[in-house]
Amino acid sequence: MEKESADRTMQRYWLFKSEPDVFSIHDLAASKGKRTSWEGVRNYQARNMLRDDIRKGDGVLFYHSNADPMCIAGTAEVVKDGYPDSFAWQPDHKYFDEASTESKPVWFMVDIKLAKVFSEPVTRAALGKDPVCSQMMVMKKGSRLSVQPVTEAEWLAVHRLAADVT
DNA sequence: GCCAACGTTGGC
DNA sequence: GCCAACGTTGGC
Repeated sequence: MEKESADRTMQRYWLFKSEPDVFSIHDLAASKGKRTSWEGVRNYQARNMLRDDIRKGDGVLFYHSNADPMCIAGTAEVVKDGYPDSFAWQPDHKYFDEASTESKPVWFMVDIKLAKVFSEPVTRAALGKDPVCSQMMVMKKGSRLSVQPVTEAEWLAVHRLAADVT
């Protein structure tokens, strides 16, 4: 199928944003099987990544936005490729969207599983001081995408920072 | 709480 | 198809 073909990008790392007041990495850790579906993304650019690019086995940086402090709190692994976001079909759900149907889904989600909770989160301030991490998409002013690509260099640099503070 | 950046909506 | 108005995001 197309999912295994050469048109799959080489992208293997991502950053997912979540407001910890809504769903934090600790909520993920407390979830059944430490897994969750990543529903509710309602932006077409992010949707395209969820549907087309993000694949089982990919790494995810779990970012806490609108938090004190803002940080990368840990990592997760994608455990299920993109599939239709069924929350969009539930009329009483906040993620309901009448434009999306089971036969013609508009929105997609993936499943992730907790990989690691950093013993010390990598704060936004720390990211800003690192020459590699300071260039991440999440650091750009006005970067509102809730799902973002991360380079391997950025992935490694974040892990180096996480190790530095232990 | 403020406000800049951004995406979406809707009148024309 | 343009673009102003509006709502949301999210850092500060």
